[in-house]
Order: sequence, then structure tokens, then C-alpha cells
Amino acid sequence: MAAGETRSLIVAAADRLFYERGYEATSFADIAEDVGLSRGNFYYHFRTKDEILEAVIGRRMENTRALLERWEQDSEAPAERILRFVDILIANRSKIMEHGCPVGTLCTELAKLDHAAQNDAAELFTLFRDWLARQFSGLGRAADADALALHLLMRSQGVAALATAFRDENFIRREVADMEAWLLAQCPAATAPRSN
Amino acid sequence: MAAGETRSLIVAAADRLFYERGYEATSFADIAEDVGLSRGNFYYHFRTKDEILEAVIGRRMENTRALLERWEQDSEAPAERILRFVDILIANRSKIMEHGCPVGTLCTELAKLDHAAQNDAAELFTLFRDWLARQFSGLGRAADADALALHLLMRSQGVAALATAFRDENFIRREVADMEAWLLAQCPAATAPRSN
DNA sequence: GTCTATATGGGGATAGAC
DNA sequence: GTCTATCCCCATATAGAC
Repeated sequence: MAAGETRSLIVAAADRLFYERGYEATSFADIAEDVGLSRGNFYYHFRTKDEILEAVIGRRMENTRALLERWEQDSEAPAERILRFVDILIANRSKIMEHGCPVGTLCTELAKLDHAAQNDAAELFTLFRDWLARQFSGLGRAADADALALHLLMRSQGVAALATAFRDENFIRREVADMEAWLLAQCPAATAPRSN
Repeated sequence: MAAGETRSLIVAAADRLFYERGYEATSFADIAEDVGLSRGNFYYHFRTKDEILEAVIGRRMENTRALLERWEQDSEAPAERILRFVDILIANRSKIMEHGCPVGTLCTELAKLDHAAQNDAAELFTLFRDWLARQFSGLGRAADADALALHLLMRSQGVAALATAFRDENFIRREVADMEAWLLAQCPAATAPRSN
């Protein structure tokens, strides 16, 4: 198999396992087994665990950028775009109740390990933060767009954390509804952008 | 030294290290060194890592109960009591920006490890949840007291998670102010409970 | 590019002397 | 109750054959 292809498989497996089990708790052997490689061959592709982590963060950056672009193409109205972000809590509720938010839990784990890549991981949040801020600007809230973006990110993180602890799907749905109501309150014209 | 005394020292050290570095990343050697014990002696007090975790959770349960009782004694008005809860985000901001919320990060880590003690850890959240719900009931919101309690817990978790990723103290202060405004909006009479 | 075999270190855990 | 010495396993990481 071509080296690049195998590498992609490794990074995809590591991405999933780092999310489900955590970075530290995932061993080379776990990833190798998941891909169907021997541990020896594994080192041909990645020499250290840090290298894999960097690759995983890079992969998530790419995937996130693609996701945000898709949301932007799918909807014209900023409020509708923001709703797409909120809805991932519903769409991914099962995985969130089991393993939390992929971004938040990685950032927290790396912070505790005082890992060199913690700023790189935080860039994943920055992608959402800046994208959301642009949408709030589009809603006519340019002055506090970044604060509104952080507020929404904060809520999604809080929901994910408690959902993991209590495994309560109704709680997620209730808070998502509350976030949607909050969003409407930020810009009453949001639901009817073309009332002409 | 008396066995109980040494045991307390071990649990206190483990409590701190589990918070700062995480449960998995903390080794017996780390704890033993922190207390000033040999690894061999360590096993006289705790036979497995799970036993230490249980003891740490037990310690946190006790400390949390004592904290909530103090808050209840210090303030008569439910709204004022709830403010005490919100203010721990400010009081502990440095540690939170470094290591997140002790309860939330432990629950998340145990969930990823699929650890047997994950429900015990979630009981720490339940202490806050039930206490907050009682305060909201006292505010005349008995019907949705639990939902309001979870909402406030959710916010504090979200603030802690983002504060760790972005290390932004201003963000914490802004969100705490927003939580206080939200609290007032839940019961306009909250600030003046005795206007007679 | 993939494998087996192996080195090296750290982690949890035990035995037994003091 | 505390110590040293030790065992075993698993994890990262390497060497070298195919």
C-alpha cells in the first residue's frame, strides 16, 4: 500500500481512538491493531506519539474547515448557519454522552499534560470562534460578535460536559432549545431576513 | 505516624495531583514522592489505584458538602447563595485556566476510560445540582428548579472548558457577569427579598 | 513498506527485612 | 508502619530481515 494511504488510515484511527479513549490512554498498539499493522511497521510512518497527535490535529483542522464551509454554502442566512452549529449537539448526542466534545476534551487533556501541542489544539476552537463571530457580524452584531461567539461555544461545551456526566438526552434537547431561543433574542429579525 | 494520618496525606496529595495532571497521568510514584513515602510503604495504605480514586472522590464529596453547608449558613437569601456558587469561577480562575474544573474534568476522563467509578464521580455534580435546585425552589421556581440548576452547572462547565483552552480571564469575568444577570432575570425580586 | 524480534523504561503491584 | 528489593507487564521506540 502507498505510504500516504497507510498514513491516512493511521491518522483516521488515531483521531477516533484519541477521542473515544483519550490521548494518553491510547497506545501505539491500539492504533496499529485498529489499522491492521504491526507495531514495527507503525514506526515507519510515525516516529513519536507527538507526531501522530500533530497529524490528528491537522486532520481535524482540515475537516473542521470543510464542515464550516459546507454550512456556509448550505445556508445564506447567518442565523440559519449558526443553527447548524447548535444542532451538532443533537446530531452527535450519543458520542457526546459517551466521550464528550472532541475539541474540548482534547484541549483539557493536553492542558493537564502541559503538552506542547495544547495551543495547536485550541486552534480548533478558534476556527469555530471566528466562523461564529463572522455569522454574528452578519446578523448586525459586529460590535460584540466575538463575545457572542464565545458565549455560544461556552454553552456547547457546558452541555457536552454535563451530558457526559449525567447521560441525559433530554437535558441536551432542552438546552439546545434554550440556545435557539437565545439566538433569536440576539436578533429578532433573524428568522425573517427577507420580509419584503 | 498513625496510619489514618498518613492515609489522609496520601488522599490529599492524590486529590491535588489527579486534578492537576489527570488520574491516568498520575503514578503511584508521583503521589508517594509528594507525600514523602517510599513506594513500598505506599501499598500498605492503598492496594490499588482504584482504591485511591474512591478515597479521593469520597474526600471531595465531604469537602463539597461542607462547602455547600457553609454557603447556606453564610447567606439567608437563595439568590445570594447561588451567587456564591457562580463566584467560584472568579475565585479559582487561575487553577481553572490551568486545569479546568476538578469535577468536570474527572468525570470526562473517567468516561473515556470507561472506569467503574464514573458514576461516583458524577455524584459530585449531583451535590451541586440538588443544592442549586433547592435554592431555585426557594426563589419560587420549584416547578423548573432542577432545569435551572442544570443550566447554571452547564454554564460553569462551559466557562471552565473555554477558559482552559483560551486562558482568557476577561472571558471568565464577562460570562460570570452574564450569569449574574441571568440569575436576576429568573426572579426580579431576588435582590430585594425583604422590601417591606 | 511490512514484518519479527528486541531493547529500554516506567507503571502497578508484591515479598519480606527492619 | 516503613523500608529495599524485586517481579511482571505494557508502553515507547529501534534494528534488521524480507
